[in-house]
Amino acid sequence: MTDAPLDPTELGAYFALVEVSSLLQHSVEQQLRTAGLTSVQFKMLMTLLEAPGGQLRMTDLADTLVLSRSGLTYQAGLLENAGLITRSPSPDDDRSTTLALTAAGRERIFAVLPGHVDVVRRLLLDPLDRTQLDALGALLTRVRDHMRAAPPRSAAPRTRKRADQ
Amino acid sequence: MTDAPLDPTELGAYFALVEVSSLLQHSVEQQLRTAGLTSVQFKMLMTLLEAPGGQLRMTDLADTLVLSRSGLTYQAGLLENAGLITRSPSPDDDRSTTLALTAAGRERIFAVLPGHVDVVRRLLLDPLDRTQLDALGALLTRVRDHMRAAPPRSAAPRTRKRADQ
DNA sequence: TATTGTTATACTCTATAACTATA
DNA sequence: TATAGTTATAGAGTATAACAATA
Repeated sequence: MTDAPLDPTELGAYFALVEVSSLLQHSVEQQLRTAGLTSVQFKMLMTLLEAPGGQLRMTDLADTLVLSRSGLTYQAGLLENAGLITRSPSPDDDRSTTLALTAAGRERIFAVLPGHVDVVRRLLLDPLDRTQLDALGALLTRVRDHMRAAPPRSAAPRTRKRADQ
Repeated sequence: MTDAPLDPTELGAYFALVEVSSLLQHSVEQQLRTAGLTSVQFKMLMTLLEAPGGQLRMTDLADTLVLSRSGLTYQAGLLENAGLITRSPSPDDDRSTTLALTAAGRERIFAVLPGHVDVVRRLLLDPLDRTQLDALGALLTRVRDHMRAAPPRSAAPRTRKRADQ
């Protein structure tokens, strides 16, 4: 509702965020390619690794990764063909598909992780001391929680029922 | 060189950064589309707007946006066809192409900016008070400067002269 | 010989809409 | 009727390599 333009402090924080994340993303992408993974695929594997039981439903993963369902289906197909994950019907809800890491998937992650961590450390972590790192983490976590408070992507209606677009 | 895995603090900051930037990117992209711009195109226009004289060389813009030269050529072509920028040979170096904002380009930016600012404010700025915003900006600027200290993308050799790799 | 930019090409990825099946 | 996922489709975007021109 506020219509005022951003002041220099706001602009600075915003632009720095955009620049930092795109530089980091680019370097990370380059490193992951040596292991035959894109960053989206890496995120999928990592998210599964962290999930309880190493399993996750399609929709939940799509929301976490900010990806469309069909986009996730495509990527899941690639990872399944590569033998890194499995897709199986969920036990409790027959509409759902549950993704699970395979042993090969786990191995792949652990194979990439050192190089990945190296890039993240070199670009993002090295220039900050412990206190600054704590602060950055706290601030970004606060922002993320705020962003996540909005309804996720999958909650959007898929069939239009209103005339007002 | 450090081979240790990331500790929870490091992981937290890293993951929060990735998540925040992809959520923000997604919302921004959606808003910009209402004005017929992608985020890359918006960044190009904004960078030109901020540049001294509203002009910039291709290579400099490619480095700033972390984009390949050919990718930038493609996007510059789109913006030129849309009448938002002009491309002309640089006065001092005949190899270079200088991009410049047109009046229509400036108008387009100012037309999108309020909605854009609104998204940024709502997602990124609102959950932070002044002190926190200052801190976030300072931290990210520090990281960015560190990242930018490395040689830019365009400095990479384009013809391989060594047998190694 | 190095640098700037363009082009040709091929490919990856993503989203929209339609469709099926289950709750 | 709403939700979960897949598929078909089509388009947009990116990079690599080869090329032309200038420094």
